[in-house]
Amino acid sequence: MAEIIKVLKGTKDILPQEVNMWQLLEKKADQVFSKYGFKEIRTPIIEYTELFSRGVGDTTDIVNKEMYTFEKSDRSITLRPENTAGVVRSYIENGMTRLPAPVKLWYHGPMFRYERPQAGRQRQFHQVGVEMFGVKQPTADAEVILAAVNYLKALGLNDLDVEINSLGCPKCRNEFKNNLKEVLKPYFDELCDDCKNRYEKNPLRLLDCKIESCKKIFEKPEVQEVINSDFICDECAEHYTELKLYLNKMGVHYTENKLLVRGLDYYNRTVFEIKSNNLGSQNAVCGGGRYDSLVAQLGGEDTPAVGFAMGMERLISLITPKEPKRLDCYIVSNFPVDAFVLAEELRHQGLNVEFDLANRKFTKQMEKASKTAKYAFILGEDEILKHQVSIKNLDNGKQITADRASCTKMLDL
RNA sequence: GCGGGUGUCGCCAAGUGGUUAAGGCCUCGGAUUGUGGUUCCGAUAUUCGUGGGUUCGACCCCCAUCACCCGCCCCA
Repeated sequence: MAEIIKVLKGTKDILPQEVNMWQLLEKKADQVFSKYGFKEIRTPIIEYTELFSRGVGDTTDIVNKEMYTFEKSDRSITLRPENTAGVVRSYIENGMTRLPAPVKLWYHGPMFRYERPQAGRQRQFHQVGVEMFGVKQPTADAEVILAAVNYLKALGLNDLDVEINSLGCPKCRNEFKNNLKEVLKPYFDELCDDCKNRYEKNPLRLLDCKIESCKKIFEKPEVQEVINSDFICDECAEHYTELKLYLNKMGVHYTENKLLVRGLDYYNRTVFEIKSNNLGSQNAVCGGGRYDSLVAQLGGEDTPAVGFAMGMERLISLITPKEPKRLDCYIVSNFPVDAFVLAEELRHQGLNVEFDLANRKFTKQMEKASKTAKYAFILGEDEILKHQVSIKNLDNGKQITADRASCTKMLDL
């Protein structure tokens, strides 16, 4: 036998028995996001590499070491590692800046990151998300968060933790970064290697280090003072306060997490995450925030925006699986031509129908029917002559004989 | 990139140095040649991820290699 070819590391087949879960996620997304006026958009899976290095930020790990990039006709092309940059590109390119604000878009689809796979993390994974353009007021942030929460509720996920924080604007955030670096400077040598790295690259990330020795340093009074200082400027603070007001009013339960920092460069002001404690260490199902400078950064008119993305695999692992659909009827007959004709008749009437293509024994066909269908349609010599069909309810064993023309009316489907 | 774990049939597994590698599920066939889902009988791994080595003898011990899983980093 020839050698078996296997799926790539970090990729997975979505098999027939789980496809209905994916369809559910997509259907609910359409239902819920439509209520908020979001329209679905589908952008290409490949984009120019520059879109991500400029959009997501080339200091991020995602762009730095996790992209699937290849050259074609002298252009560098990348499999999208996330979809905000792509949606923003499309927004600009298709002149959506001229559409009346807000422009609300949602999407779902595969993303690609070259990482070591583990629980809740694959190299090809799927995200569903929304992006809203053109509103700087915190109502937009609140509506986006509400859409996320209600989507999760629609999936039966009620008990997830919503965490929010404000990163401020670039100006006040930089001030905070500098203060933080300043106060930690004396302890630099005591930090773990990861933290030393973060100290330079992204000081905000320092704060959620899990190493005890680092935690101890962060607990020192002078460090705590900086962490807890309301570094954000008046405008940012007002935005944040208003957001919380809306969330309270809408009954969204959230916790404020000063240590919540998102990894992508483009976020400012509002950031949020929704977490579950049933997911192992990759516990975030949803991450998002405001990115007011991204549209301009990618060459569009200065446009405020806010959005989120959810990991669909992570969602699915939290949802209780649905029973697969049963066939409406299975035709049991030793007359394949007549069985085939009847099957087509019934299919045209909207039923899901199968019959035995291999013409096996009657009892085998019956067995197959009972395992896969609600009704067995029995088509023997008598029935064919009288233009009838015997219908057996496989749950209760009751059987009737009916005219072919009206037989489906006898069903209670 | 770093750390830990696991690989025996399509799936779940027992076996941890001694002739033919348990068992269960699924699949297929038969009992039952026009009435199932229950039951009963039968079939399906010359081979234990792969390649070497040790041994009279290896699924079992050693080395290497590959694959997958879990954790760190990072993220959804």
